[in-house]
Amino acid sequence: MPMLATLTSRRVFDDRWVFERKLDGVRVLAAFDPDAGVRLTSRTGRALNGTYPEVVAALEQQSGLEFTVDGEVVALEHGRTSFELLQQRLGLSDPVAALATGVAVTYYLFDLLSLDGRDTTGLPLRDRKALLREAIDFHGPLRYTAHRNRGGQELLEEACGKGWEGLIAKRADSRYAHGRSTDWLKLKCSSGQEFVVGGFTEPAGSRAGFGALLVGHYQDGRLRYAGKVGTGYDGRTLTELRARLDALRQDDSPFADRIQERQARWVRPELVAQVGFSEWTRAGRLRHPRFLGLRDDKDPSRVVREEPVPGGTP
DNA sequence: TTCCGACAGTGGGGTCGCAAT
DNA sequence: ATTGCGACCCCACTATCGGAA
Repeated sequence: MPMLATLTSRRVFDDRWVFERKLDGVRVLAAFDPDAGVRLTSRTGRALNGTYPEVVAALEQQSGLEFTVDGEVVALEHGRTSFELLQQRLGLSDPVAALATGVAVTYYLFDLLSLDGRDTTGLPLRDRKALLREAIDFHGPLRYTAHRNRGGQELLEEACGKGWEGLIAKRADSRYAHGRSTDWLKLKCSSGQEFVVGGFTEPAGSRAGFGALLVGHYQDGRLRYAGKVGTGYDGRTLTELRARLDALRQDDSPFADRIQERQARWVRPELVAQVGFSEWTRAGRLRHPRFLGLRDDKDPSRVVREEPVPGGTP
């Protein structure tokens, strides 16, 4: 289990923290043993050698010393990490099929867990990074993850302006801990806008009120579907909003797009919700959507897709 | 007493693989 | 051939509970 960062809204840091680019890919631990060779594993412990054969090959060409490293496998597109592009390789376990996708991957290394048979997880982060930089010959798909020693609000704004996903702040003197830790903090760039509520889904299990809102925006006079928003509500909001939705029920979908959703309930498109999300997908859906509140001050017919400033806001 | 961390439970987009239709 | 579903990846968020502060 790798060390995991905790999401935070904190933006003020002193010089005991270092900052790395937040990479939008998949977490991969890599172990090399002169006898057993390279072993790539996912966050949940699954074997990934067949998925990223070029990474295995590059790690096999190292000095011959035992090592365990931690990093993120990403697919780069115009200098930005693209999770959607990487997804074409995620489920593949056959190395031939993986390479045949044509999706090139890069393995950004940012930590060292062992070297030459010695456990390095008890060393401070700066020391581990220094050892990592010397131990690995960074070539081909292998890259060292740069970090900066100062940061906070300004650095995050800079990162978001470049279209990055955000930053990871790490305690410079912390040791490597397996699992979730507050010594590593996730600072995300995010965006949000208003959407028209055109329907909802029924709740499941112990859920009250409804499952998710079906939301959209207008384009050329038609209501285009943008996806479901199923989190961000407290119990009271779920029940109160359900009552308002029931009062707006209608038989037909208000959306211009066909929606693959059995059991969808439709409403007159009169409610406007503020929704936070990380980005638009290629299919025009919201990634990582969450409900932020209703906007009673907004005319639903004026809700359109906003093409925001590059990178959004921190 | 209050706060924090960990966990369970609900919800999202997207892809692959396989079974059912 | 198409559809549905679960398993993985990436996640956000709320509610709850027990222990730390």
